[in-house]
Amino acid sequence: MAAATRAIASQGLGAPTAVIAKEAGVSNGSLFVYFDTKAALLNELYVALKTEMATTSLVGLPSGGEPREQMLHVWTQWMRWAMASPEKRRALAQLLVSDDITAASHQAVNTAFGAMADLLERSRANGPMQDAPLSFVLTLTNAIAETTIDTVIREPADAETLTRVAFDAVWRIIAGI
Amino acid sequence: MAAATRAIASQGLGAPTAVIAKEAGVSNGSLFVYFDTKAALLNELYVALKTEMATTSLVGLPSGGEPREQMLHVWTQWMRWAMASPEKRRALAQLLVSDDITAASHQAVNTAFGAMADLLERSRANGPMQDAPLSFVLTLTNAIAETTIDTVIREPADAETLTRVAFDAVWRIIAGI
Amino acid sequence: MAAATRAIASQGLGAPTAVIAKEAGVSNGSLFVYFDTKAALLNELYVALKTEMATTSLVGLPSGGEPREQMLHVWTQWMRWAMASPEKRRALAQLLVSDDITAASHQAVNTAFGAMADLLERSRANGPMQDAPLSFVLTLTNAIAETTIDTVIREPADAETLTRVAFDAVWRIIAGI
Amino acid sequence: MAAATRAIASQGLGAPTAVIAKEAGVSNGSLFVYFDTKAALLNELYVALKTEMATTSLVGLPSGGEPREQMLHVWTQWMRWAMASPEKRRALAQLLVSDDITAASHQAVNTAFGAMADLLERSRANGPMQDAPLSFVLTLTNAIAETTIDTVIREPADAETLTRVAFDAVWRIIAGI
DNA sequence: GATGAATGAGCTTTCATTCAT
DNA sequence: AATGAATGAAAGCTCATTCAT
Repeated sequence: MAAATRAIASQGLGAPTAVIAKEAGVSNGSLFVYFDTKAALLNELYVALKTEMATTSLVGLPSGGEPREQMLHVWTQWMRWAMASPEKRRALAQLLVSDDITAASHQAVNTAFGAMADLLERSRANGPMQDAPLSFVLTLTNAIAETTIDTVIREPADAETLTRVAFDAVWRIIAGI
Repeated sequence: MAAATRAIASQGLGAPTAVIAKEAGVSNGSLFVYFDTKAALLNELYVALKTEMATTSLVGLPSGGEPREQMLHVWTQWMRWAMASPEKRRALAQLLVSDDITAASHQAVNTAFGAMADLLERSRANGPMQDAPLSFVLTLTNAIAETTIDTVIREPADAETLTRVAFDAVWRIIAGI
Repeated sequence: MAAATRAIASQGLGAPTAVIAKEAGVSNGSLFVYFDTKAALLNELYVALKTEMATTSLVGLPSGGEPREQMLHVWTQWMRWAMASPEKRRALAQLLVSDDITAASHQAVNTAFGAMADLLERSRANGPMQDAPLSFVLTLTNAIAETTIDTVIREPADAETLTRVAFDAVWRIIAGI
Repeated sequence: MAAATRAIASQGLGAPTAVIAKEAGVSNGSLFVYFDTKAALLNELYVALKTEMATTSLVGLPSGGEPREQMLHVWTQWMRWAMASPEKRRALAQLLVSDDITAASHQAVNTAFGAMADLLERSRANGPMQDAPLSFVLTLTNAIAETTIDTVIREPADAETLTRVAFDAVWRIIAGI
């Protein structure tokens, strides 16, 4: 998994399985003992990274707090995770656009984002997005996060400010204030 | 160009040049009479599609109007173009993440988006994003547009509503109201 | 012919016919109006260059002189031609090893070398090579000339000396003195 | 290596890698497991053949003998090797003029020819070629050998005689007698 | 289970040659 | 006669996957 992350981060989705295997310190053939196909590996990696991202972002969520406070907490940890794991982030960016990622994998990820969806649901109550499909709101939030992360990675100097500005934007979208 | 759009939309960036050529009704070799490499073809297609998108969105811009009114005009046409050209839109989504797209191509596209950047600059004046890098605001707007388009393509029934909701969100982000 | 010489000298036998045509300032297709195939062009060029070389070397041959004197005359002009026409020489070196050169072309060249063969015949009379096939003696002389030319082109400083040393060697081979 | 020799001898340097692989009884792709590129294969073959030729020619060299005796020994074995391995000889003739052969390969070959160069150096002492560059003498000897081999292969009947006549010629060139 | 050599389908690119204009 | 766009066969090389050991 870690080897695949590194290989894909540096070489893209076209990274040969041979490279991934060598990076992992195992033989060429061993890779296929654990993954039936390259696509299977990619799917597993996708789910693992996305899940890790969601889990990390949701850890320590103040259970009784206000939605905004909770959302800020999640957002901050989300950004922190991305900043701390540029390779995972880069690999994820590639995986996001791969044709090999199956609907099942997307579904699995959605599950991991369940808690975040709940939070979004609570956050948008009475807001301007209350009637939109929740999946749309989730995707939108995600897109803004990705964009912010990309920008922040490119110019880490303004990380703090930009992260805050972006959060305000998200909140304005969802809650309308 | 059209053939490449179709081929890439249906088979992804990995679409063989032979398929593109056949789709265009010319021979394998003829393709390389007009494009030195496959990468050159992809770049040209990228610039063409992006430019078409920008141009179409900006056409008939009410020159003297309010920023919000102008922005809405652009947004509407942007969505309409995307809805009307699902294949171009799908091809573009693939090209956006291709490693083959050169900095020069991105630059060429930026030029085509100049008018839109201007509009954004005026729109955000005195708003909450007035101090963020303009490129960030542009990228953000773009990301929201892409997300909206993706959703709308998947569920065309709610197109009208969703398009409007999304625009309001964008405006809230930029202008803060 | 001149264009082909330049193209082959710089790009080798693999020089595309398109390059030769452009070098000649004519269109792609025009080349095939005058030469049925690329091989035909190569053959014609081979014969032309070899013939020019032989003719130039034999020009002004002192008719009544001693064989050695005549041979030296030929040798000197041969070297001079090669030094003065490095591109022709380089093209010729390539053509010499081409599979495309037909037996007919080799025959045609042999004819052009008739006078030189005569001279060699007279030169070797009573010498140690009097019983060897004349064609062998001719080929041998040629090989030594080519080697000398190649060396001289690589280090033009010692041209005079080397040319003389090589001639003495040739004469020693043929006449035995 | 043997397969490449056969393929190149019969089809020239343009012999497809697919043909070489099939000749070797392995698959297309396997060839590239052992040779990074076709050029790498050619280089390796060139060095192998040249080295074999040098080694074979130098084997059993009478250590204490006269230069002429030693030279004759080498010459005889050289010719014998060439006669016995017409395919290797033919492949070598092609490789000699290939642009793909690197300077490193030529260097490697030169090393293998070191003993022969030594022998030539001793042979030409006090002779008419004592002041010429040794490399020129070596190249010249080589050229005469190649020419002789070519002729002998074409007319094997006179092999013995021609080989002897050619050796005398070489010796006359080098030692002057 | 682990290995890594072997595989061969598949891809991009080149170029001699043709032929309608 | 001259043109040059069109052609398509052919070539080198890559890589996911298999399988005997």
